[in-house]
Amino acid sequence: MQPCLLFLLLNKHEFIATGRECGKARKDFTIVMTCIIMRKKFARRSRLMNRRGIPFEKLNSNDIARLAGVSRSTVSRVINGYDNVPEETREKVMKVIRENQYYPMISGRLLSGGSTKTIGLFRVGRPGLAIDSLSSNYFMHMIDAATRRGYLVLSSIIPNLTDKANANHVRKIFMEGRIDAGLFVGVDNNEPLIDELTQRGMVMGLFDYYHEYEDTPNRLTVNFDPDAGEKAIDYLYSLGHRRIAVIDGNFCRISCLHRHESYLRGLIRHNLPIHNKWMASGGIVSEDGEKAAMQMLSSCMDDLPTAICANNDSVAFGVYRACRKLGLDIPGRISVIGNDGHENGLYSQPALTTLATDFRKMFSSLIDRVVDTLEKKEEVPQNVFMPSVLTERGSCRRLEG
Amino acid sequence: MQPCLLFLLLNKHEFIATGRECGKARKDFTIVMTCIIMRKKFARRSRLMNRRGIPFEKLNSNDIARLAGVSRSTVSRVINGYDNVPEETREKVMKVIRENQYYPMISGRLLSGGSTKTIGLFRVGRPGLAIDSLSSNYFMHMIDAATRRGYLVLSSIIPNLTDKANANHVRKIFMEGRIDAGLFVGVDNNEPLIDELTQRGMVMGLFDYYHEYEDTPNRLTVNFDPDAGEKAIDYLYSLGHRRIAVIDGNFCRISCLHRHESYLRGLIRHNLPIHNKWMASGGIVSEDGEKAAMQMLSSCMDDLPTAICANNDSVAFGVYRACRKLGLDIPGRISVIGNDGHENGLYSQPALTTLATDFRKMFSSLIDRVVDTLEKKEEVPQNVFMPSVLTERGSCRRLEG
DNA sequence: CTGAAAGCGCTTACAG
DNA sequence: CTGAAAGCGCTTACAG
Repeated sequence: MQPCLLFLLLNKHEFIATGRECGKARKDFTIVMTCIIMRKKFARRSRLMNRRGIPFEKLNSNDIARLAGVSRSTVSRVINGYDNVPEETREKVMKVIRENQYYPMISGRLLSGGSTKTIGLFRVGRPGLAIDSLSSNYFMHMIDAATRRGYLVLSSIIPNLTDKANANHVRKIFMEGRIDAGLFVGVDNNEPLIDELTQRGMVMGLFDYYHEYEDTPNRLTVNFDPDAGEKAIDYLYSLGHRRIAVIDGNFCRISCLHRHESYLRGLIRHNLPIHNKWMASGGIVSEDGEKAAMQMLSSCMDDLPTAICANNDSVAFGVYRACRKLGLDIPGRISVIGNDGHENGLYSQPALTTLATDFRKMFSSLIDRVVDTLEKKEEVPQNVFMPSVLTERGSCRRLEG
Repeated sequence: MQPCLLFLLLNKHEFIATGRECGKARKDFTIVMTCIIMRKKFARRSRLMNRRGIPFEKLNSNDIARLAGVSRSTVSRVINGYDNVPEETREKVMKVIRENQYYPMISGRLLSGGSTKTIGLFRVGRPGLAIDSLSSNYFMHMIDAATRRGYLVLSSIIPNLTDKANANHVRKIFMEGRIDAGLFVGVDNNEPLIDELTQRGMVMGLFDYYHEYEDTPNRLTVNFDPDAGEKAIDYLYSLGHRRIAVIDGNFCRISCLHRHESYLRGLIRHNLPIHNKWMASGGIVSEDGEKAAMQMLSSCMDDLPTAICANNDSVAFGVYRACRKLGLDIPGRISVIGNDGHENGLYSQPALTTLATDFRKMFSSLIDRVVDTLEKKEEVPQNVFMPSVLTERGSCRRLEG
C-alpha cells in the first residue's frame, strides 16, 4: 500500500505534525506515520500546558519587590544590572522575576528617560514601486542588521514625502518618541523634511542620499560606488566594445546621477562616441527600462550599439524584454551590463553581468553607525561609499577582431 | 554641443536636483539645465529654513496648556477629540498645538492606559530562507495593510521559534507592552509559544497556520486554498495529462500538507496512477525544488511524467532549472504548474502557469480582522481560506490525441 | 464646561 | 547596600 494513501483515509484537516519533530524526518512518505504519532504526543503536551493553569496576571515592579522582599528600587537595580547589588539579593530578585516571567513595561521605562531601542525604517516611494521584490529585500537586511545590534525596527512605507500628510506621519513618529533614530530609503535629494528632522537633533540614517548643506554628526549616509559607470565602460571596452549605449535611471536619486556622470567619464576617457540616440533616460524599475530600451533600440535599428549599460539590474531586465521583443539576441547582438548584483540576475537568461554592490554590508554599515551615534561613540564615519565589484556572468560577450 | 557634456565640466558631486522639481521634467538631457537652476533655487530655500531659527524645543502638555491659557486636562480633551469642549476653546488650543508642532509623547499616553497602535510582525524562518525576494514581499503587504488601518508595524525576523532565546525575544516584545497584537508568518503548526501568547490574551494573527486546539476569539488565521492541488490536477487532466508527478513542500507548513492531500485527492478522483517515483518531498525554496526535481527526474528518465505539480512557485523555478540541466524542454517534454502566482513567474521562460493566490488580500484580511478584534468589533470571522485561481501562462501544454 | 488631583510603571538621585 | 520619594508626560474620573 502506498503510504501516502493514508492521508486520504482521514479527514482533510486531520494531519498535523508539530514543527520541531516533523523537521527531522521528512525524507519521504513515512512521515505520515510520524505525523500521526507526533500529533497525538503533542496534543497531550499542549493540553498539559493549558492545565498548568498559570494565572498569567500582569505583575509590576511593585509586585516583584513584594514577592522578593525588597524595594522597587532594588528590583530596578537588578534589572538594569547595577553593580551595587550583592549577589545574593540579585539572585533572590532574579528568581522571582524568572518565575513570574516579569518584563518591565517600556511605557514606564520610557517615561523615566529610557530609550525605545527602536529604529524607524522609512521606505519612501509610490507603493507600486516600493512593493517590488528587489526593493523589499531592503527590509530584511535592515531588520537583520538592527536586530544584531539589539534594536527593534518600526517600518513604514511612505508613498511620497512631498505630500503633507505623508510628511506629517513621519514627523509624528519621531516627535511622539516612538523611535531613537530614523532610516530612510528612496528619498530624493535635499529633502526638506530630512533637513528639519536633522536640525531637531534626530539621528538620521540615509541610504542613497545626497545633501548639499554642511554635515552634522547626527546625519549618516551610505551611498553606491560613484565610479560604477566607469568600471562598466572599462569592462566593455576591454571586451572590444566601442559602441556603447546608456540607459539612465531617475536623477532624483543620487546613485543614478553618479552613474550617469560616471558612464560619461568612462566614455570620454576611452574616446568613445556619445550619441544622443544611444542615451535614454529611464527610471529604476524594469518597466521603465523596457520602455526606454524599446524606444531607443527601435529608433536606431540601422545603427545599433553593441552594448548597453543599464542603470540597475531591474532596468537591465527591462532591456532583456525589449531585446526579446525586437529579436535581438543577448549577448549575441547586444551585450547588457547591469548594476546592483541582485540574485535574480543569476537566474535570468542569460545570467546578467553586473556591477554588484553588497547591499547587506551597506545596510549594516548604516545601522552600525546610527547605533554608534546613538550610543555616543566618537569619530563615527559620516558618509560611506560602498565599492561595486564587476560580476561577470553571461550577458556580455567579447567582440571578435 | 551635447548637453550631457555639461556634467563633465563640473565637479563630480556638483549636480544635484531637488526631488520634487526634478520629477516633472526628466525627459532627456535638458534636465541638466534644470538641475543647475533647481540646485541654486533649493540651496537658497534650504538656507532660509536654517535661518528661520525655530528653537525646536520639546514642549509638553503643560507648556501647551500655559500657552493656550487652559489646563492640561483641556489640552488632553482637545487632542483626544472629546466633545465637551466648546469650539472656541478647541480652536485656541489647536492653534498653539499647530504653531509649536506639538505631538504628545506616547510614553505618557501608554502609561495612562493608551494603546501602542502598533502591530508586531514576526517573520519566522532561518534567515537564508526569510531573506529571499519572494517572501520579503510579505513585509510590504503587511505594512501597507496595517498603515491603512492606522497602525504602525514593528517587524522582526525570528530565525527559529524553537530556540529559547528567539522565543524569549518574541515574548519580551509582547510582554513589554510594545505592541497591541502580533502577526506571524512562517510558523510551524501547533507552536507552543503561539499557544502561550494566545492564552495570555494577546491578539494573534497567523498566516498559513493550523492549530488543533479550540478556537479562541483572539486567535485569527488566514490560510491558502486547501483545494489548490485538485484544481491543478483537474487542469492538467483537462489538457490530457495522465502521468503527473508531485513535488511537495515542507509538511510543517499546513499549506504544504493541504496541497499534498489535495493533489492526491485529485489524482484519485481522476483514477490516475500514484507512483512513489513520481512523488518527491522538497521544501519551499527553489533550491529544494531543484534538488528534488533533479533526483526524481534523473531516476525515472525511462518513464517520465508528462507534468509536474510544484508545491509553490519557488519550487517550480527550481524544477525549471533541473529540467534545463537535464535537457527537458518545458512545456515540450514536461509541463509544470506552480502555486502562489508570484510576479516572477511572468518573466520566467516559459512564463509559469500557476494557481495564484491574492497575497495582498490575505494580508489585508488578516490585518483587518486583527484590528477589528483589537477594536472590539463583534462577530469577527476567525479562520479564513483564500481561494486560489488558475492562471494560465506558458508552462503547461495540451497533449495531442 | 473646566481645573486640581490621582495614577499609570518605571528609574534614579538622595539620604541613610 | 537599600529604601522612600520625586519625577517622567500623559489621561480621566471627580468635583465644582
